[in-house]
Amino acid sequence: MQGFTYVKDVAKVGEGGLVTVRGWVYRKRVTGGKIFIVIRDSTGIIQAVVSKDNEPVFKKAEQLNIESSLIVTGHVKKEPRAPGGFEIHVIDIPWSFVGWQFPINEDAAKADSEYLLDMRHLWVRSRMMQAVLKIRSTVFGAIHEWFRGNGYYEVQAPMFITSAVEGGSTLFEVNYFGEKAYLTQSSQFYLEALIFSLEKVYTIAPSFRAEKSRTRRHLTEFWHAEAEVAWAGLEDMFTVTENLISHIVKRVLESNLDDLSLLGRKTEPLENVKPPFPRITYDEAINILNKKGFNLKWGDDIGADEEKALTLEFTQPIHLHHFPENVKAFYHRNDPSKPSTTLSVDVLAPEGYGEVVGGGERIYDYDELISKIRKFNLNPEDYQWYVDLRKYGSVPHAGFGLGVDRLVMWICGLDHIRDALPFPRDMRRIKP
RNA sequence: GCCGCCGUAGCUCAGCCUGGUGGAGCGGCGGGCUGUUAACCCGUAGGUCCCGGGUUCAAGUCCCGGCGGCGGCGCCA
Repeated sequence: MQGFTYVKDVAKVGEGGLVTVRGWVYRKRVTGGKIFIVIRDSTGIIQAVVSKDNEPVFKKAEQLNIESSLIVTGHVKKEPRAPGGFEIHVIDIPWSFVGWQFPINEDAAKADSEYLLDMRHLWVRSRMMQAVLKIRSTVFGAIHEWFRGNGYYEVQAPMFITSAVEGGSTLFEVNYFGEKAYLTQSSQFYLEALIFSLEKVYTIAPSFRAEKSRTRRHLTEFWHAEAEVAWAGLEDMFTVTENLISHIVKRVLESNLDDLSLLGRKTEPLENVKPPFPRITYDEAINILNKKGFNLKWGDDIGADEEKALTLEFTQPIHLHHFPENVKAFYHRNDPSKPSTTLSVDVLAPEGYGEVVGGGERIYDYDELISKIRKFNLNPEDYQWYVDLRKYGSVPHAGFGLGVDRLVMWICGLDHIRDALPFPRDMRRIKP
């Protein structure tokens, strides 16, 4: 479309310029002889002024309500009283669509209520959601950019699967033409198959988990950025994840300062994010936490409270590695020099946000994998093709999964993961 | 699976403890105002007080049961 100006560009047109802007009514204030309409588009907000002297247009403007759509033509005026310093003196409203009464008002918006989740199809228009969605877009773009810039191939794995990656109890069952199938919990196993073809692969896809989790960090459908690398080990995962995350944060700081500011997000914690990240072993973490008053025994998992306390000790994301065998899934390779631990790593986001990445070395030896599966009381037959990979030219390899929604949540400084994506799915919500 | 909380106008909530004519703000509608900033001022409409039962002269309020919803833990990304 030609001849239209985005709101953010109106100021650039400058005093006296003629512009036509398309958008929606964000605020409307009527003061007798003048109507002030704050117009919102995808780029920002600007005030338009309609004077009563312009009778037919004034009548049209009177009809508009919140979130009505409109096109206005007018002259740009420098005006210190207007938000943003510029406003549009309206000559004409060549098109408008008067909406029904918009069901979201300031009270509801302030309350951060369940109502806003019911109204999510409309609430995505809010400036807060706009800011988050723009940052999210930067994040996804930066992930692709980093992987492609570092020699990875993007691959796609199926969403319909028949065997579990994580625990079987968290699978969503689907009726697949009369056969039992499930929605995937992770693309990891397929990525492991693909490294024998492409060596370095990544994917960004949804993962589904039927966890009955009612927390601010869990979704039943989340966006998972996963990578798998042949000939790689734990050390490589440290550098890959810290470089990837640093790159994403850098891109957001370059592209989304206005959005971060609108969200009230302080940028200092993000500016600290540079490789290398501190590396803490599980054993060290237990010591640090017990000194802080926790009472953890070796072999205990590090829970939400512990994770939070640990991240508050650092200003950077941290690498937490060498978890005990029993707290990590069967496919993690045990450390030959300390077999009770695994060559595993989690990345914990700072400021109490906690785990955003889980990964490490995978078992590449056939017999080792079979015995580990049995040790976890699982049936090797359920993992037939995954085990099969270890028969034909197996190689040491490592990989990880990044919870993109969790990363966005932390970067945006949000209280709840469901605000990190437009249409969240959790245990109790599948609409809108 | 475990712990805690809530249900009153379109929205956000007060009223419940200590039973006695259902309220406020925002939003809607009508009117006023020629520089508003979540505009303001005046007026006005709007209710299955979640449902059922009980106690009582009288229940939004007290008791019992049910339904619906929310927050957190565990698990994980």
